[in-house]
Amino acid sequence: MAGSVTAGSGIALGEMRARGDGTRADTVDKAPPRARRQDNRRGAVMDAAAKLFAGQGYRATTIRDIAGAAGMLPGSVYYHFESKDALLLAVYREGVARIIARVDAATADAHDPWARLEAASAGHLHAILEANAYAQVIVRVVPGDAAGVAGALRGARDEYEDRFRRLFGALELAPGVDRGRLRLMLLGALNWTKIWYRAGGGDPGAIAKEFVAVLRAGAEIKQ
Amino acid sequence: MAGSVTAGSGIALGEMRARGDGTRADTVDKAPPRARRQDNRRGAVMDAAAKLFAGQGYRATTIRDIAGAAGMLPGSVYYHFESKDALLLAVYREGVARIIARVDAATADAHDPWARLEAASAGHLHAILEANAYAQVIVRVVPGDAAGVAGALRGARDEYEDRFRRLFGALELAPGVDRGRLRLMLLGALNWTKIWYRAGGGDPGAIAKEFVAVLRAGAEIKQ
DNA sequence: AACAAAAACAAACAATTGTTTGGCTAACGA
DNA sequence: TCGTTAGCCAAACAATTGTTTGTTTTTGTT
Repeated sequence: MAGSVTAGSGIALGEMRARGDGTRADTVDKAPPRARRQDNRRGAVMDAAAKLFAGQGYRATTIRDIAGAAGMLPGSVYYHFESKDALLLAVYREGVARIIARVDAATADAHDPWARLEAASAGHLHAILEANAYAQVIVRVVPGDAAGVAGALRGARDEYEDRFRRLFGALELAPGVDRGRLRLMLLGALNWTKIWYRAGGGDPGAIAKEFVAVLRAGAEIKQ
Repeated sequence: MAGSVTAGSGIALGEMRARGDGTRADTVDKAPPRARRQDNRRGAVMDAAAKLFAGQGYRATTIRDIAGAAGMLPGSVYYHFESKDALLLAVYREGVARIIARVDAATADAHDPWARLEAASAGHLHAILEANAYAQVIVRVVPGDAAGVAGALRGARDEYEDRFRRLFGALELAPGVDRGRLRLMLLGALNWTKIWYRAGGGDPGAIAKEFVAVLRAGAEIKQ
């Protein structure tokens, strides 16, 4: 499930330079856009990059590291991606897509707002701690690390955080409790786990449950 | 107060190579250790490094950046520090020393455990958000960024976190609440503010107060 | 079988990196 | 006033960085 990216997933910034895209409407009767080859290793490059970015950070990871892990030469990476920044953006967006999918799936069969938040938090933690190198990139790489695509990275992250904005919007909170602050408090606590969490040291789901429980007991409206 | 480091403060790893330190006990009657000159700019190097490390991260900051900001040439930095890693360690330790001083001062005149925690949190946030570039390095730089001194960095950070360990030890919590988890939850929420906080967007002290209030309402023992 | 596109190789490029070396200069103790 | 040396400059070093270029191999289509 956490396997390689499917060959055509997502529209990356540095899309296929060989494609040229000179397909004009008036040049009829030309060869139809050739189907992609099956052994396209774009996914392998992204997988390797995701693992390395998540593990050592963006700047500490070199194109040679990535190429080596993907089993190709440094220059070959540039057939698939326009630049290192563009590769990061593609990985980052894939990470956002994956964690969104996971959180959406987790919240699907819960209706109580607090239960939904708990499920989402558990899914979030599981993704960034264990399951998914792509998701880990989101919390490891700070947008400022890649000046060229910083804005795009922030945009992608915001798209994800909107999920939590909506979840918090459904909560019934005691008067005087700031919804936005509460959200940032939880997300901060969750994301910081990557600093101290060590594999095998307690279930991510249990940690998320504990955090949400404290939040709920502290901010829910009493009746 | 947030000014430059005093010339002799702290024992850095890359201490004065020119010093030689060949002062053996049996070589009596030798010249006494010469006093430092007044125009030593070691502090200026650390100040510049702290600002840059805090702003762009460790790996994105070059020795040339630091030297330029300190008004000297790249090679001159190596008169004061053995390596870039050693410079980071010195800055990091200074950051720990400063934030410890601030938190200790903040908690000095409070006796109620929850009030002490609130004061400490406010001091912590103020340090990492506004006051002190050195303190910001602690939350910006992850120990793994500098492989050579990673252990030392973790040690320094642990020394600081002990302060909070002690503060949480004094709290009276509802049964079933994990003290350690609660600490990590608060520190995570506090440290993550550096991601979303923008200067002028609310008082750090108020944010800390809110976080602790939620924590207290959620985890304090009911009586 | 023949052709063209896709995907990779092989080898370099220029720029930047952390670091070293030797020499100059001004401050300080004598 | 004189010698020492702390503090910095000037200039380079070797290694690594992201990236480019031309060529070769592989693959799918006709």
